[in-house]
Amino acid sequence: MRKESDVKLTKFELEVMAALWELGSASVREVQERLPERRRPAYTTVQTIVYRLEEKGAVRRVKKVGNAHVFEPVVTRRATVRRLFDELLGFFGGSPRTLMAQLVEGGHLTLEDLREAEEMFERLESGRGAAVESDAVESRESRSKAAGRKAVGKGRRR
Amino acid sequence: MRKESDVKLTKFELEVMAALWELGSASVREVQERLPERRRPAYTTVQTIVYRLEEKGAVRRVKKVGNAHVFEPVVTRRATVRRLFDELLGFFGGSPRTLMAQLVEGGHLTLEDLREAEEMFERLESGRGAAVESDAVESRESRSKAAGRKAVGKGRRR
DNA sequence: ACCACTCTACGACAAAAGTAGTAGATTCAA
DNA sequence: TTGAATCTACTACTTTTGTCGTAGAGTGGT
Repeated sequence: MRKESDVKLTKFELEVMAALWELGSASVREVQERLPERRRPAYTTVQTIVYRLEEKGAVRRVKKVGNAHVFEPVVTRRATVRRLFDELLGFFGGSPRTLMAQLVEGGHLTLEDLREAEEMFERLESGRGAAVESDAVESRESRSKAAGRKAVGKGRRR
Repeated sequence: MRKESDVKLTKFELEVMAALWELGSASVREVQERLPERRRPAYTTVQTIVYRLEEKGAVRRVKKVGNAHVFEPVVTRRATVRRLFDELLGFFGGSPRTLMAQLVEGGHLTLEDLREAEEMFERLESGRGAAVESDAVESRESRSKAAGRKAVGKGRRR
């Protein structure tokens, strides 16, 4: 079977996933509405993307609310960032340091960010898995109830 | 005119740029040969990509060696990493910290990497522009001589 | 001057990604 | 039980990317 990390996502698919990660689980409509108003594609466009994500195994249907399917992410945000980051590293001889250097120089990271990261690091070193948001926790939590709280598609829009 | 940071590059275009950044400037042939042997596309495929990069304003022809054009990157690696990183950040509410957290947890970054980055940071803070490889320096340097040193396309290959 | 090569300049086409319309099934409030 | 609103399941089309072949010009050794 296909490993989770094998899933390749395009820009737009990533945006849809982002919405799903935030929502925990949602209907196509909810996803569409969570997309930035600026360039908000048609309902069916979002639907198509969600379907494609389903084929790729990145999301799955969990239930129905009304006549609408509710989807939930299968691949975690974490795993996705990982692969994106790895790709980024590809252009730097695979060295995280070189990349870090560029980021620091570019002003993307502040000293604060670094110290923060360091602290987190130490926390990890000692109390293995304390305040750490693991993949498991992430999905289990979001999956709980969070779906069904808001209407799936009532009230005339636009 | 189009700002350098507006240039959107695809995966493959990025690979070609990577080769060009390493080489400083090069002919299509040189770029092709710098590409990983595994999946090394045909000469004309690389040529097409280089042409497209030229249209996008990411590279430009600087001279000819024999009957071959020599190209050099216009957009810097730095600027490119910047935009890629920004995109990555997009999926994290724009917070570098959250991303850092994920990276640390994911084991992508070691404590060493962080300290290293911190040091570099301090170096930057003080001696403004000392050992700092700025965009300007980067391109000027690579542009120097580096082209012409190696044959552009002699000797039967394959 | 000739020729074996290499490059360029295009043109093509398939696959992937983005975008959306439509017909018909569902739902649910009145 | 009905009908407006909403969804789903397709189908389809446009762009963008990835890939390459070919015709003909340019180059350099002999």
